[in-house]
Amino acid sequence: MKNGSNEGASVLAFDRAAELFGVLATPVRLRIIGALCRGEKNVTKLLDEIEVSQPNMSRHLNVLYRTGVVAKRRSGVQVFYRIADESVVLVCKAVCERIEFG
Amino acid sequence: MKNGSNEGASVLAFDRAAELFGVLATPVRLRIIGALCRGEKNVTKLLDEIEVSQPNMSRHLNVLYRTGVVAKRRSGVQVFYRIADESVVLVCKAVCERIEFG
DNA sequence: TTGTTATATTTGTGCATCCGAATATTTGCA
DNA sequence: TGCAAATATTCGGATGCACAAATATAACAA
Repeated sequence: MKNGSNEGASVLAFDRAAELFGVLATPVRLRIIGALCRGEKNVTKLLDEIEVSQPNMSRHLNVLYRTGVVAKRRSGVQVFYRIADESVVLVCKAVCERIEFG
Repeated sequence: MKNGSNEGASVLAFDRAAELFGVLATPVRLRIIGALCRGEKNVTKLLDEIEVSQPNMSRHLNVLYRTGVVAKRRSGVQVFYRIADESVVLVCKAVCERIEFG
């Protein structure tokens, strides 16, 4: 092949898209995104809603933060997370609904 | 937690969505999907467009086939693959475009 | 049957990732 | 300063995935 039929999406776009899909390829992270759709929450609250250990929650939140899916805000001892990229939420909703009614 | 705030998406939906996202988390598979958007193609044609070894191509195609993303049809010695789930294509396009203009 | 082209499968390996357990850091308060 | 709660990080092991290389299967033609 070697180029020629590269309409629309660049090579880099595929890499970055795959990276984002990889971030979404974990049930726990999808649950976190789902929980944050209903408003900003601190870690303890998320731990209360989602069954996962505290270190794991912290790790998953960090992955979502580094990839720009969520944002965070410190308030005293607590750290509040919120959705930072609504388009990712739309993609998640689309896929989850597709599966619900598939 | 233990249930209580499970609006909208069931636990299984998250698992299945994560599984689908995992299938899409590989640049090569995204390229295959992109190539098949422009019409049904046999393996040799795909190998001509996408830089990947033949055994790997076969393996990726099998993953896409098992998860229902693509369908296949045998014609003599050749096997033609095509998109079987358009909604997956929409998700890929949405994400790739989001990245292009992000 | 033999050969040839097209496609699939197996095997082994390196690498990334997910997790549990333990520990560290940060912040506020007494 | 010393303590407690909230959150983050490190470490080790286990599992899975993507790849290359080699081999196997399928379909057809001569």
